[in-house]
Amino acid sequence: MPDRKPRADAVRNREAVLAAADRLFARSDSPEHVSMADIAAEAGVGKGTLFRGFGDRTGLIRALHETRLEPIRRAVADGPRPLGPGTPPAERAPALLDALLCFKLDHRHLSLALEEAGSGSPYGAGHYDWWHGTLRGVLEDLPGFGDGNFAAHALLAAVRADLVDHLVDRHEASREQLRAELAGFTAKLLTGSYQDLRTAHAG
Amino acid sequence: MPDRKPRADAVRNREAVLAAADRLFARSDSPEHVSMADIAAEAGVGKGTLFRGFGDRTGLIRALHETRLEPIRRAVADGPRPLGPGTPPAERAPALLDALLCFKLDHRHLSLALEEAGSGSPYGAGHYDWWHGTLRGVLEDLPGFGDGNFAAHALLAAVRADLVDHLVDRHEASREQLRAELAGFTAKLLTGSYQDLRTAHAG
DNA sequence: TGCTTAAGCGGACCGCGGGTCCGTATAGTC
DNA sequence: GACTATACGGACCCGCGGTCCGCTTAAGCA
Repeated sequence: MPDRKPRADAVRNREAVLAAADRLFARSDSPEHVSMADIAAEAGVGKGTLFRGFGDRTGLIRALHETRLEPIRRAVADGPRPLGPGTPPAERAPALLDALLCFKLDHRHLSLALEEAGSGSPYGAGHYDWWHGTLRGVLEDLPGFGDGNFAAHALLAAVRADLVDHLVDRHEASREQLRAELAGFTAKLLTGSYQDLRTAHAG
Repeated sequence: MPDRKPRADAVRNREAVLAAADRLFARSDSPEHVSMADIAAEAGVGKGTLFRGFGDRTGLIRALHETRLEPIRRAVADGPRPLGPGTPPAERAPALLDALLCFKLDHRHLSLALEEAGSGSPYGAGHYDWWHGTLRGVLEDLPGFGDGNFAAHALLAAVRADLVDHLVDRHEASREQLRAELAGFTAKLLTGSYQDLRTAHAG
């Protein structure tokens, strides 16, 4: 056990910083207008505290994202239907995408911040590989679907934060419309190659 | 005619700057490592010239992108099969996506630069609306496909520069593999809802 | 409760990059 | 050759991410 337990004020400050960042991102029109100095000021701490606690801007955003995403991650990893592992794949794939879309809708600015933080792209932000691996596995459990690698990438791309943000901001779609359209798109894709097999498989 | 013709040296410098930027982006590992000062130096002009001629960094990248994309745009607007308007939609939609993918493969760093320049996202970069409108129209010409708005967004998201870059850089896919996978994905999507109608329509 | 000490704090400071400004140079015109 | 609008270019400014180090304080001990 190389890590000793941290001091109480450090823990308090860490929470304060995460809360402050969440508030500022939610309030701002664009995450790039939220500077590290802003977050420090909002949290009532010095800039040094931010960088000591999180390494750099990306680290802070990742940490914040992680805490918010955790519930969904657990629900997918060992939760009940329709997200959990016991769900038949034809039902689980759309459910995963819907959950992810809802998350991005509920945390638009945070997701936006995360995707533009990871050195210019969301790939390699850690959670991406997890989502991709999970979705890919589910797709490939669909009999007759074949290789799900690219399809998983493409489906995840369809719910990227900036696209979602664009559609919502331009009033091209409301929350429910978006969910319906994503579901429709997914269905169109999945009913292509294994349609007959699916009805026998899904409950 | 409010615009008077520009001075000869201005035209020369404009070309020099575009050429220099193209070279530097192609050479660099990441477009964000190419500074405006770098481009000015490579072109043999002062920084002021860059900003006078293109407004800001985004303007420069957009201008460069525009010139490179022009041939494809023309081919789609009034070229021969399979990109041109005379093509049946079931053939044209995959062709459009393939052309766009190839463009992003051939101009990876430029496309990457463009997508991260447009205030954090490719939406509103001008060309996006054109691609989306075109693709959407083609999809909706497919009998029985229904609303193509979201599907067009999703398909375009599947060929976003950073995703393409990610897949190529990680050696997850070669150029031809990627093209094949995109074609497969598109086919899977299109053969979902209008399969029987298509065979009667396509040549 | 007072002492010790190391973990933690915070804001002055740095380097870099986008964008501006203005004195200077020159293409175009008569 | 003279005159002017146009363009040039690099010194300069500013804001931001990230660092550094002298000061503060929580935690353990007697």
